[in-house]
Amino acid sequence: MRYSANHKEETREKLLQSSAISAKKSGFSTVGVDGLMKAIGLSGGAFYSHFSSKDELFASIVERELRQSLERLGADQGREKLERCLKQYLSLSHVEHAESGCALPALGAEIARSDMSIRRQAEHWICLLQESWAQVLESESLAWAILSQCIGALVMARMLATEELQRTVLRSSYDEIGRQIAGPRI
Amino acid sequence: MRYSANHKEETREKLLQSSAISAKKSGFSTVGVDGLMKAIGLSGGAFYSHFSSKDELFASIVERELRQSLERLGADQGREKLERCLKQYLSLSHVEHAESGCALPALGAEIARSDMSIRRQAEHWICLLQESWAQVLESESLAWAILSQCIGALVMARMLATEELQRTVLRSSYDEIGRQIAGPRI
DNA sequence: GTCTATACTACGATAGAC
DNA sequence: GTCTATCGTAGTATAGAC
Repeated sequence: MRYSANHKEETREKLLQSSAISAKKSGFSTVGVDGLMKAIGLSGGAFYSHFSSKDELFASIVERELRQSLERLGADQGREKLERCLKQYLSLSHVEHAESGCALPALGAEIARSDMSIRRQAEHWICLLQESWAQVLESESLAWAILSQCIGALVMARMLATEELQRTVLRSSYDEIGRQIAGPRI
Repeated sequence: MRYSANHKEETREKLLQSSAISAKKSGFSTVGVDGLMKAIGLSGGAFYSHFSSKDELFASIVERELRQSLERLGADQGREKLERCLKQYLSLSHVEHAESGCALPALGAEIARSDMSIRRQAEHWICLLQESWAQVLESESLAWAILSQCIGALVMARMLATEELQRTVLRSSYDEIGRQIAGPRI
């Protein structure tokens, strides 16, 4: 072969990373194969040496993103880590930079509309994340509720037009989650 | 004119309703003008007698949907109404029928990527909704947090592959919101 | 593995007949 | 207001040269 042994792997990885950014920023369905390849300096035709279809790329993006989310947000290291994660997740910077943020608020609706195999992948990683939080919070229910609230707060904040209101939404969720964690459990 | 006085208005209304269903089900960007018009029995070319562009249609859909959401979810009638809304919102039926459900979980990411004028529209109606809930809950912060959690729970549940897990997510948010409402406020 | 070229379909939008 | 026809572009995917 005219290319080094791991050249393909490197190109594939670059494509995955670049495409994930484009998808989270502009939506996966709105960016074309040609644009995705041009973004890493290649032509559209070369795409199919790495993925058999655009949908297969999406499946790989989802898997890669959610595995990264688990690494970043997994709260195994205890309650301090969890609170740091919450602060970072519910930050204005996260609202404004969807391209480098969590895939769940940015691609949630598109994942929901995907076929079963992608949703199974998503479920796998989401469950690991929930279990990790449930261990720290000592509540399955609270872990699901807080995860949902974090996603919702970002979707909500990103819809709003004014930065002050975005801050209010983020702060509200952060404060109320704080009360839920601190408050007495039944 | 060859058509009755309110024929245009009726057609426009039919188009808005049908397009909102398509958008919530499949995403607005993935459905074409031709498909939207065929869905109400008209040809693609007739679209531009009602809207000057596809984006203008999206703006009208967002306004219409969020006005309806305020009508349905506005909690002015007191705490009982709010609890009924929560039960209905956080139901499996709502998860499974995005096309007839709330636009915020289904179109949130696309609204977030829209231009400022659409986000201002969204902000307007979302604020009215939040104010309505804040009045009943007697807390601005809790109103924002619960609204966010409802949206997030639906995005989350719709990503999951198994119905049982979807139920768990919905039930968790419902239960935790119940505790937040019942619990002592600082 | 990547390139150019291309087939085929779909898109948003416009023009002119009725 | 709606139709058919069409323009120009962009989409996914494939074929063959290098």
